[in-house]
Amino acid sequence: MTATRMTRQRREILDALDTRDFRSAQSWHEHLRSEGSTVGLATVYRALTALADAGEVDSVVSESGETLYRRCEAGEEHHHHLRCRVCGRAVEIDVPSFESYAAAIATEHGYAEISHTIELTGVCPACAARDRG
Amino acid sequence: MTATRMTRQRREILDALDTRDFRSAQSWHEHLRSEGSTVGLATVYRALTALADAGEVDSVVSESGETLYRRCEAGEEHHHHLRCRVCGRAVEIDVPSFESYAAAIATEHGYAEISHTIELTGVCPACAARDRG
DNA sequence: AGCGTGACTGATAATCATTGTCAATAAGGA
DNA sequence: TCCTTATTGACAATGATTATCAGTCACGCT
Repeated sequence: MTATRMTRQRREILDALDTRDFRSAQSWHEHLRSEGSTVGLATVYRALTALADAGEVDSVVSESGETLYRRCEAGEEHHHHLRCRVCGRAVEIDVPSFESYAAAIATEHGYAEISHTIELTGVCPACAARDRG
Repeated sequence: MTATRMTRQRREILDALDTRDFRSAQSWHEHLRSEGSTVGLATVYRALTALADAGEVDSVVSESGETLYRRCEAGEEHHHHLRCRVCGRAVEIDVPSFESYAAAIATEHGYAEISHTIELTGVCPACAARDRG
């Protein structure tokens, strides 16, 4: 009968996540601190992994092995991103017919419990301009 | 004028890599040791990252953030995998028309220097059978 | 074949992200 | 308000990867 409690920290984290950028747990933590919050790093990690498990945030593993988080659109079941390698800004993209394609390939090879990852990364217009600046 | 030198260690690593499985650097190191090699862990890491940079091995980042390596087919430019989450066994798959699709999406959003990742993971027939056994 | 130089190696320390620990705190139902 | 216990936060611990650095050896040159 133990529900999850809505604490000040969780509220803060949920609020902070209300953006369009992918950031690491550490980065979200810094961000929260800079806004005056006093949340601990471990708490941020715990909250983010819990939210990711619950499907409330998207998480991707970057090329360097860090896990990046971002709040995702409510109700969306499964989707993919075009993410900026520099600032983390991401847009959701549509990959038509990939689900069925993946399922077909999987059965063809006898693999079960299939899941897939599609990530496009690049440099967004703003960061490209900053580079040249 | 400093070319890369072909040392005993590198030969051993190249030889060991001649399989179809994705394994972490640590796992390859263990494997080499169990075969009687005396290579150091750091050397395995260095060789694998160098080979990955040179495009001679495939590398993917697993869900847990580990980097996994596997020798890739000579001459293949870019490809994707259906990989077993349990044993690492992988088959190369073909994702028709994805390259051009990725490029289109990228320009549509103004992103530059696009790269993409597509990974299918599942449980291979052998591991599924072992689970049930 | 013998030399010399600098790339390579391996043991180990250092780093970085993430998770575990545990006493103190505070949600939220009674 | 009171009690139970989920949650927190400071810090230690872990696990993967990278940096250090003195010793080694590949290999072009003579």
